[in-house]
Amino acid sequence: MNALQLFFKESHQLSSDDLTFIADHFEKVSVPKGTVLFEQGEVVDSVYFIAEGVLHHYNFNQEGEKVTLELHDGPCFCTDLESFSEVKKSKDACVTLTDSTLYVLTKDKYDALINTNLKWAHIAKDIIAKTLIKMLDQLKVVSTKSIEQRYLELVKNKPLIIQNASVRDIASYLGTSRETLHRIRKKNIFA
Amino acid sequence: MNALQLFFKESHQLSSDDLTFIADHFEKVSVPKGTVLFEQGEVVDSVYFIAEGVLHHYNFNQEGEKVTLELHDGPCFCTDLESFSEVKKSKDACVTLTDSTLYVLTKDKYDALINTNLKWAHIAKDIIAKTLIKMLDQLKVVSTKSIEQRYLELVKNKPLIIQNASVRDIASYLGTSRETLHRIRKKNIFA
DNA sequence: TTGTTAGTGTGTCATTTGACACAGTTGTTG
DNA sequence: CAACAACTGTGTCAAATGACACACTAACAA
Repeated sequence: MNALQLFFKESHQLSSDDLTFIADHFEKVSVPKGTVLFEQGEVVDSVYFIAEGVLHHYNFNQEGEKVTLELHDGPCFCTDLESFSEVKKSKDACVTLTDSTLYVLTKDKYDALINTNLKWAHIAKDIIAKTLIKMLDQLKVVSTKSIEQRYLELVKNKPLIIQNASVRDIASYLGTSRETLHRIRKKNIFA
Repeated sequence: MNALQLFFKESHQLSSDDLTFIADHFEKVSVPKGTVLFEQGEVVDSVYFIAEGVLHHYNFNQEGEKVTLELHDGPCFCTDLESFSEVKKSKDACVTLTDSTLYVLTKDKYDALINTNLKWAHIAKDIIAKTLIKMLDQLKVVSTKSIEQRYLELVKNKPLIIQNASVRDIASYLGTSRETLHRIRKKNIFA
């Protein structure tokens, strides 16, 4: 069983036929560090399941500075939902920071899947709902915890992100400057 | 046609039979200022459509301070998705700050609705997806704009929130102290 | 009326932060 | 190798912020 099937099996009760059915819809690809999944101005026509790898999801603010929106660490799903589901040009870009293993689901196949029957429509809904719950929790974390607390949790829970993303990008992800993050790192160097 | 039906009609193509079908599932209630929709420790068993009214969605951090998660201004949906969809105790509370008109959908009726056919399952999915897109955008705004910019946009776009929420709660919503928000208000008093 | 509570306006002050500047390091390219 | 670009470490300094303190107001209960 591959990482994609394992993910589905753990979150939903699915038969082995169901798991085969899923595997038939996704295409497995291995890509090197630096691969662009999507870019600003493109319509994102796929959902990516990251089996393994660290990805940088970012855009540019009014001043033209790169702003990190998300640092993904598989296994998890990744796309620009607004671009994908409403067929709009994306405002963001997403690039691999490590060699990665991905499972790609195109919009055609996604539509076919969720129109097959109620079960798949509900699974899609549940995955989106779980993502929303995670984002709401993230918003809670951002508004209640300090930059330092969040950095230390990242070190603990997502070491691959710390190892593969630059200080600048991590600082941007945490909503601070690279100098301030440097001060935090220096202070916690023995921890 | 009521506010609920108008909301559904604008976001999805629905027949008048569909709109009647929806109205049969929701119950309209008018509640005074100070009404508790749900509280910490309760399982939230309904989705609320806010036709009119301002609501305060908050919880308490480790230090026991009230933290504002959201200030709702109808028309929009409101619930604790994690508590509602996974039947867990809520960590948050939600209270009306004005007299409000709500349409209530209980979990039983919600389940009946989304199991009726693919159409309703897709509509539920689309509403959740739109909420997710809105929250992702909110996270972008939080990480790219200053407190002052966000306050001024709130004044412009959501005057009812400014009029009905306390300075303390708005400051908490923006992620700052009431003193800092006061400085911003003083500076922009003529704008 | 008085007392009480919650919220707001405002000043002071220590701390934190961001902006800037610059040196050192690493990696890449010709 | 040399040149260059990108990133990181680090110091200085001005500005923004939070913490604290206290007066003032409004709402409400006794």
